[in-house]
Amino acid sequence: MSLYLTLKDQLLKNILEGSYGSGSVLPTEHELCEQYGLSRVTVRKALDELKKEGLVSSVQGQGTIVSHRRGGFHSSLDLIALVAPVHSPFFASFMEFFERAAEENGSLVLFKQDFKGSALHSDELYFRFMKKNIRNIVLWQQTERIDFELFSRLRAIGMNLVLFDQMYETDVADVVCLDNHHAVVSLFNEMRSVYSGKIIFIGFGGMALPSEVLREQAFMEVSGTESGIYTIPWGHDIETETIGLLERLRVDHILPAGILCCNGPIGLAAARYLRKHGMDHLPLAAIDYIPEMAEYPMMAYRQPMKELAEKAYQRLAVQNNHGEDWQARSFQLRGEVIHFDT
Amino acid sequence: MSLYLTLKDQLLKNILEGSYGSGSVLPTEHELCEQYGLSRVTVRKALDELKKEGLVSSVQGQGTIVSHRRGGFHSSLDLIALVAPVHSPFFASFMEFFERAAEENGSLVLFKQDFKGSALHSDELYFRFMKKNIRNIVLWQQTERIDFELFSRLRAIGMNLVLFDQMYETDVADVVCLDNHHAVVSLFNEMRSVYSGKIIFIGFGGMALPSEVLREQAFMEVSGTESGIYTIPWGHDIETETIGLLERLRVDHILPAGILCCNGPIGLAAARYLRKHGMDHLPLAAIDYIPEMAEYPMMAYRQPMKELAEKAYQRLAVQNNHGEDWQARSFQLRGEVIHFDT
DNA sequence: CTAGATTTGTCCGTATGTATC
DNA sequence: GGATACATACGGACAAATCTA
Repeated sequence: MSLYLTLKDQLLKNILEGSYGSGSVLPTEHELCEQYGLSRVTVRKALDELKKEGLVSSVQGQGTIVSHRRGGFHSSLDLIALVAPVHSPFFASFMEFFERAAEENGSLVLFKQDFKGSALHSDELYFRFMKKNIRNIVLWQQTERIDFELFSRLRAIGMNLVLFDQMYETDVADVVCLDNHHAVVSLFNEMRSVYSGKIIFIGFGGMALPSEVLREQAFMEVSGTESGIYTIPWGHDIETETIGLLERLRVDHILPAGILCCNGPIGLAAARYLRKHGMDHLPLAAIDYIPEMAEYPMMAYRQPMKELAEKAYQRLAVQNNHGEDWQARSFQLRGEVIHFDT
Repeated sequence: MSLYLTLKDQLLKNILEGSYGSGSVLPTEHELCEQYGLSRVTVRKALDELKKEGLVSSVQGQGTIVSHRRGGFHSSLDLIALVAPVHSPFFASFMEFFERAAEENGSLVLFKQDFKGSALHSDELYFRFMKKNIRNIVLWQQTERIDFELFSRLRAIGMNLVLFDQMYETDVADVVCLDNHHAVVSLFNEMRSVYSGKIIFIGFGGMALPSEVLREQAFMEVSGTESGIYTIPWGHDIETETIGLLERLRVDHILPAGILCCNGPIGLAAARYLRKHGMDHLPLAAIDYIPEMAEYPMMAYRQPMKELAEKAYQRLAVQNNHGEDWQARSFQLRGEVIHFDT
């Protein structure tokens, strides 16, 4: 590879890592010459490339600074990268709707597998996206920690971002997610209307999932107590952990109780457990709809996957088309309660 | 978009569709001017771009022709597109190993969802890949029909291709797949060594899957008869269809028999059926390993997913590095028989 | 072999819109 | 606001290579 391309890559890397500090002023051309042992022509050629791609801009007598866009980047929606844990059971549905929306508008969707949020903590992935001029990203991340500093830098140099299933609002990206509060409250009230006993919540421990936090909060709010929240560890086998938890609850006489599960697999595991132990009559509800649930007397909160996917695509289009006028927004979409009465 | 870029896209589209006939000679610059109502400068600029990217070449006094490489294309392995049915149960394992191999060598892997092979029949997808300069493709396709003409054109203009799980040999792509013959013969012989009765094969009807054809052939060969092959329709619910088939076989007194299943889900469905009807003692085997199989007395043929994935990546690297010297090869890798004795 | 037609390669000048100085 | 540079686009002219009659 030519010297100026190597330097260009290096500068891009530095920009993404935030090495150029708060003012975002690059070293002068002269300094770069000395640092990398290159002639001024080569340095200028590298900077020219970055300017062409809109990553930096330079003012005579002042220096070269990293771009600091706040709005959307007017590029093409040809290609969208969807960063997600591909094997999450609900990815299939989201993916299908998202891809359909994208293809109807002539966009190609490529997926980047993200094992448990690891992709989010590395600049490396975004460095590669920028190198390949992939500037439209939808992120479905399953960790609570997000490097907003990095996202801010990405936005500044011209990357369009949409976060899916994310609890924080931010001004660097649109956020599209389920109305978790509505989901929990709806299910709780439906259960309460047919059952006057204790209702407990089963979620994931360690607050690994952003939506989990919101669901727990909503449950505390609607139930008026913190005592009914139980968790299984995140990342382990859900079936095993749920059964283990329910067994302990039964021994401790916390069961019988109504059970509100924070997601589908937990709900299904609970349904099987209840049937096996003759506790079918207890009200059971879960966020997320899984076809197999129809075999059990339970409730599910179906996420509006189609609407979520279409909204995510639409916001990416807005960022592309409205450029500087774009302003980050957050969207909570509501699903619906489904009753399975067998 | 500028006129010359529009023309460039149009020409690329025509090239991929094979519109320029056998000789692959593009219209003259003058003809293109008339056809599209553009000046010669604009036409030449579009052609220049295509030349730069290696898609066409022109000789003074002769004309412009579409490139006709036969070897690999020396590009960068930065980005690899893996076209596959993402939700195939075995994709997860292949994907994981492939991505690991790729990341160890600094390549980024992006997935393109391919619903039942539809992506293969459209030039559109490859057109987009070329537009984005994505020139390394691994294809895991689940249909028997492949447009080798298209692949040949893709190879000619500089796309590197590896086919996974494919039965045909071709000189335009490397092929990496399971040694299907070895799989069927190994399982058959293991069953025969403990069971002297009739052994039947359950596969998919309609020959939808390339590997399916090979597995049926191998079974006919090793069993010495065509009569023991039964099929369920491809694309329907495997569990339901398998149970339906076995029920018919039981009524027709074809069961009891040893059962060799062409894939894992069929094997699991059969295992459940046999247990339910007290036929646990019948020998049962399946190609593909699924953890849940451990709960039943059966055999599985574990595909060498790691080796398959690494080989696929390695061949892509060969196509990149060896350029014109590369020659297409086909690789059949062997797995191993696993016994579950409960 | 030559002459002429064809086709690409390389100039020239002109004009416009945009971004930068 | 004027000057400059650059990318895009058009028209024309001629040179150089190639093919064909």
